[in-house]
Amino acid sequence: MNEGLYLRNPEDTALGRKILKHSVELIYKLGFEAFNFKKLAEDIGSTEAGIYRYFENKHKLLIYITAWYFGWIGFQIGFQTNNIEIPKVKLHKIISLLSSPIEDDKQTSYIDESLLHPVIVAEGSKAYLTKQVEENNKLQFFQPYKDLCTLIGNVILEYNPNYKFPKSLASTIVEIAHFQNFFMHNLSSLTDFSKKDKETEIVEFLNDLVFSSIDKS
Amino acid sequence: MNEGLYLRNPEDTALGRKILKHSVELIYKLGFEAFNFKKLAEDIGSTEAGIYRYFENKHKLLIYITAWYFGWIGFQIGFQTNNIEIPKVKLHKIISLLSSPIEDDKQTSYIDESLLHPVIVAEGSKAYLTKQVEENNKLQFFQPYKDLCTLIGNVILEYNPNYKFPKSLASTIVEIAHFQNFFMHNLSSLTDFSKKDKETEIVEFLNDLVFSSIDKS
DNA sequence: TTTAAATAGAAGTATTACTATTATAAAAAA
DNA sequence: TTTTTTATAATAGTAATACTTCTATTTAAA
Repeated sequence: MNEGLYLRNPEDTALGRKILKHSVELIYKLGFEAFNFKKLAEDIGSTEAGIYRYFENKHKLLIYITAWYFGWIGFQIGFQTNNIEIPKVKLHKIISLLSSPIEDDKQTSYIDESLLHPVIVAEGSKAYLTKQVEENNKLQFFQPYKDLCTLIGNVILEYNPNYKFPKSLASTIVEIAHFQNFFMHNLSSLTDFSKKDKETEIVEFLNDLVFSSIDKS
Repeated sequence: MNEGLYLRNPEDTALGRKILKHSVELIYKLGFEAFNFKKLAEDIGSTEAGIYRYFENKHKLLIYITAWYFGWIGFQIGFQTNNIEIPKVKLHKIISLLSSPIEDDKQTSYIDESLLHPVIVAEGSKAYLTKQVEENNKLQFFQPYKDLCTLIGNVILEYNPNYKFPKSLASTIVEIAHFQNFFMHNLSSLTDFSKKDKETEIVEFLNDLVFSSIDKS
């Protein structure tokens, strides 16, 4: 994790890991706007000042969580496509991992990925939709997101070296996987999917969209 | 405009129109997080309390501005595709209108559309990415966005009645037009476009993406 | 066992979000 | 033209949020 994101590494201490765990839970519960360090401290059984020793402010914490998510998803993709040779199958796997609510990874006891996914879906874009993007980008706060898109872009080029927009298609896959999920749950008239269809429908839509364009070119 | 969005109709009075004009300018300049009613009041030469007579809070104002944008874009699309019969040409026009920075519409003296577009690109999603989406949706605050997507979805079905995901593709077009614009200006490694290419490249990408999938099905 | 580091507890400041009150100016009605 | 209504500006104030500082206490490392 990028050191500029925190004041003291939260993964190093029990309190730090509690901050990560409970912030995901509390953002999930309250939404990012209503979430604050006072409520987080109460939830943890610690103090506001204690949390400020780890994170400068709640926005840095959101960027941290987002970066953590993309790092973790990147790892999952690397792991689960490790022995896959065929780019088409790889892309299918990637789309599926980005679209589906994720089961809790027992390896990371301090973050519940099944809550992290909806949190990223609803709040993730707020990490970079700010006036400080450029500055934060220079500090490489969005590196895990960018690395993931580079990886996806490379798989796209493996599949079809002539496709003209690999980077844009990569970021489109990530954003649309998340946005269609949000729409499905909250603004259903903006999608063709119902909640009970679950995320398999989003996967179908994205596969259709992606392979139509990269098959053609 | 939906009456639930304001306390007093801002289009009716000089102060109200000033609020709209200056809020777009100030959100453009400061970003939505740093924007507040105190700064807006100073900018206008009025008072905080004066603005609260029009809008309950800054989030309602953001929803108002977003709804205004989608209403206006919907009108522009209706107007500019009015005499176009061929769905393909219509879709091209829609994609182009959503992707490109818009020239100031002289008809609406109180809002500068050339500033409104970047404001919506950077802040628009925050209007619905909240815990109150469902509630706000019930009050039909997002109707203009939904109407626009319905319109686009219908053009897609006109073009190809067999295409399976018209609604999702419609919202994808809108979101991606905006997000690729944001990435191009702020996180350029997530796109294949450079700032100097301008938005014609986004149009090319979206046309390729959209027509590949709806041609195929 | 000593020392250093981390935490809880408490208090305090600056800013933000929002409300209430009153005086005045402008517009509409009489 | 005068009266009445309505909108606005000016001022003040409250509650919550964001963030800081200090100290006593606990925990962990040397």
